[in-house]
Amino acid sequence: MAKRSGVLEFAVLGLLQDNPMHGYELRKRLNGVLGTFRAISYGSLYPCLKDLLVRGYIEEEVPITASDAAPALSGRRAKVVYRLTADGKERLADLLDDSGPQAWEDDAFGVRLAFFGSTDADVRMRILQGRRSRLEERLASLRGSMSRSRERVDNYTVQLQQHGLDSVENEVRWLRELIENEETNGATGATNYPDTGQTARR
Amino acid sequence: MAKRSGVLEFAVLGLLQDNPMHGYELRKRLNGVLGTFRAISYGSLYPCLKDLLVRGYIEEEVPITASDAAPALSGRRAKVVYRLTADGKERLADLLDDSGPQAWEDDAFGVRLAFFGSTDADVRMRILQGRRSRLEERLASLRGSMSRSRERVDNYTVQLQQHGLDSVENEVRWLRELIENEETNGATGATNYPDTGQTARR
DNA sequence: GTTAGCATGTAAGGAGTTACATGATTTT
DNA sequence: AAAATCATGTAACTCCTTACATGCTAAC
Repeated sequence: MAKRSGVLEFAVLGLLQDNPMHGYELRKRLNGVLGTFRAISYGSLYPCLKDLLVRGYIEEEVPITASDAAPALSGRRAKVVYRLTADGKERLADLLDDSGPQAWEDDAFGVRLAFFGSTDADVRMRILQGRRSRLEERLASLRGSMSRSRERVDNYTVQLQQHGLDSVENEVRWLRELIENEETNGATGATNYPDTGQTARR
Repeated sequence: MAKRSGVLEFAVLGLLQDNPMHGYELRKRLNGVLGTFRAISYGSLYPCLKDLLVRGYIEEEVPITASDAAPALSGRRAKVVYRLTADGKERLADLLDDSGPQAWEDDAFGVRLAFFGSTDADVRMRILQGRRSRLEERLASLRGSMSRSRERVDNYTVQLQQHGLDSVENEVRWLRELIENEETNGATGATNYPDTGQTARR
């Protein structure tokens, strides 16, 4: 029973922290968090939940919640609500604190950002800056290979490369704004959550 | 011995059409073709080559090419140059003619574009248009989910969604230019290869 | 009363990666 | 003669998807 992946685990723990859910709903929310077009299938989600269960990070909440009488006596199944355990909260906290290089890779970065609301301000900054320099490198290598291959490639390839370059430049601009924003009203955390005054700081 | 994937097979055939190569060099070129940051590993490349070999699409060219004397007599190995067979050329032609839905999915589209130079004008147009409407749908669903979730989400999530939206809008603009370009000087095919009149517009 | 959507799961397989194992050739 | 880089390959494993199997519950 293997490592069950960083990103999915992270996203599941993060979503379950906000509110307990069953798998079906979790899956829908996951799409929002993992970039809207990376729909996770039940074939990955349920095994992941099982794994988190045996590792003790989540627990099943058997819902005998006031209403919902007549539990069918024998062999009840289905509608399992999952909830973080204390260990799970700790685990998530550890993950949220991690600002290492994996945090700014393509795969992970989006998910990390989605949970910035519960991430410390200094960790946020390190991740944003790491991401920016990652993209800066990419830009350099992209420009390099473009000027190196000039005159040797198909016009369509040039277009493709140019569009790739533009996209990365775009993300860098976006990041710069985010970073600037953090610097300006950084310590307050007042940017998160419209109504309540949720200060990050865990 | 399974299907060995669309995209990689396509890219390999496409590159080998231009000029025969051995695996090592193929791999380097692949990175250029598959988006510069999706480096393929030998662990996928060599099995793919083996598969194409048994399917008869490529053949090994044992290089006893004039120079390179003293073949070490027994058990020579290494430096295998691969080359398309007649079947392989046919296969590639079929793949290049395919303008079906898979051609405008995220994964395949980039590679398709990289080989537009050897793709028929009408197929090119269908793919570009298919891609555009694919993105147009995405845009609609993205806008929908954004207005639906207003006020319920983290400010960082809003930023993320906004950036996602911007990126897709950007790609749509880029596509529109490409399509316009095809319409203008479409039939000629003279658009490929730089030194001739680059109509890029950007 | 039947369709649609909610809900949970498993088995098989696809598409790749990492780490290893090996050796030839070129550069310093 | 050591280091770099060219070159080929395999085994094990990761992470995910598809397709299937199952059944509940609400709406029409």
